[in-house]
Amino acid sequence: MRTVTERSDAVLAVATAFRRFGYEGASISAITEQTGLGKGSLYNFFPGGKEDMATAVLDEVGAWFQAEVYEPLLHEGTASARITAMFDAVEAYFTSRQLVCLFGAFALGQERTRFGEPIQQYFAAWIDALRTALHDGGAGREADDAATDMVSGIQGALVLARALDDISLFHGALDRMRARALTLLD
Amino acid sequence: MRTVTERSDAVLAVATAFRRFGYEGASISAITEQTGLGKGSLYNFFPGGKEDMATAVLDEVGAWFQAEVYEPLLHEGTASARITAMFDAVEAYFTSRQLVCLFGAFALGQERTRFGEPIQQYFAAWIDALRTALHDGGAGREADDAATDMVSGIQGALVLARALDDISLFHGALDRMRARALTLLD
DNA sequence: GACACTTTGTACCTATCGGTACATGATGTA
DNA sequence: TACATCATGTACCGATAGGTACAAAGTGTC
Repeated sequence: MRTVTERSDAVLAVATAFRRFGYEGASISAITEQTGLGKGSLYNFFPGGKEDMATAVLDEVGAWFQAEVYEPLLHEGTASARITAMFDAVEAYFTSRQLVCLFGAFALGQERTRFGEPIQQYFAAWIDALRTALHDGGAGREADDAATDMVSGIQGALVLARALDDISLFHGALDRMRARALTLLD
Repeated sequence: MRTVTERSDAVLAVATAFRRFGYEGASISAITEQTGLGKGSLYNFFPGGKEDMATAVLDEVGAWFQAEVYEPLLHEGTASARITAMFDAVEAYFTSRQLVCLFGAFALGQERTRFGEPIQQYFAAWIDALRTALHDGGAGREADDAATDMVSGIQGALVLARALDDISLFHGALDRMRARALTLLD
C-alpha cells in the first residue's frame, strides 16, 4: 500500500532529519530513511533539492517563532508575563527537538553563506521583540544588551547542554535568565 | 619543486579547513585545496583519514586551551588577573579564527557521536578551571553557576556574532562578562 | 465512474566521495 | 656520498552523492 503525504508534513519530517544529521551530513538517502519518504516524493515537494528542503524548513521554523514567540512578546499581557511565556515556549520547543536550533547550527558552518539572510532575520527579529518587551517593562537602557545577552545565552546553553549531554544545564541556564529578566523589570 | 611539510603544520592547516567547511562539508578535495597538501601527504600524516584528521585537530586545540587558558586560570597571579587573562586569550583566539569553536560546532551536529569524549573533556576542564579561579577570588556559592554561564555565554556569543555577521557582538558580550566576573570577586 | 491532478517507487545518470597503491623526490645522518 | 626514512604527486578504485525521468497508484470533483 502506498501512503500519501502532504507537503507540510514532509517539511516537519525533513526538519527532523536536518536536526539529526546537519545540513551537509543529511544525504538524500539519509533523509529518505529518516522521513520514510522516497526520492520521488522529496523531489516532488522540493523541486530544488536539498537547498529547497532547507529553505522550506527554515521558513517553517521562522514562521513558528514569529507566531509563538515574537508576536506574543510584542502584544499580549504584562511585560513580565510575555517574557516568562517566551522562555517557557522556547524551553519546550528545544527540549522536544534534541536541543538543536537549526538557525544556530547553520550559523556555525558554511551553511551561513547559503542561508545568511533567513538566519540574520531570525535572530534580529527575536532580539528586537525581546528588547521591546524589556523596554515596555521599564528595563530602560539595559534592555538592549539584555536582549542580545538572553538570545545569545539561549544559544550558548544549547551548545553546552549538547556538548556535556546534560539537559539540566539547559533548564538551569534558562531559569537564571528568567530570574535576571524579572529583576530588570519592576 | 616539492615543498615539504611537517605534521604539526598540517594539523593547523586542516583545522582551518574544518573551521571553514565543517566536518561533513570538508571533503578531502576541499581540504586538499584549502591546505595545499595533496592526498599523499594527508594520508601519510593521517592514516585514519578524515576522522584521524579531526581527532588530531581536536587534540591540538585542546592542548592549546589546556596550556594557554586552563593552566593559567589555576595558577598564575590574582584571581581577577587570571580571569581577565582568560577572556583576553579567548577573545584573541576566536577573533583570529573566524569565530568558530570546533568543539562547539561539533557539539551541535552528529559529529557529537564520534567525538563526544574530547568535546566533553574540553568543556568540563574549562568550566572546572574557571570555577576554581572564581572560587579562589571569593565568589562563593555563585562560582558554580557563573562558570557555566560564562563558558556557555562565550559559545552563544560566537553563534550570535556569526549569525548576524557582526564581530562587535562578540566583543561586547565578552566585555560584559568580564565586568560581571569582577563584580563577583572582591 | 470518468478525468485531471498529485503523490510515489524505481531505474538510471554523472560527478564526486573517501580511500589505496606506489613510484618519485626530498631530507637527515653516518 | 650512500642509505634509510619520510613526504609528495598521480593514477586508480568501488561506493555513494545529488539529481532526473517516468510509469503506476491515489485522490478529489463533477
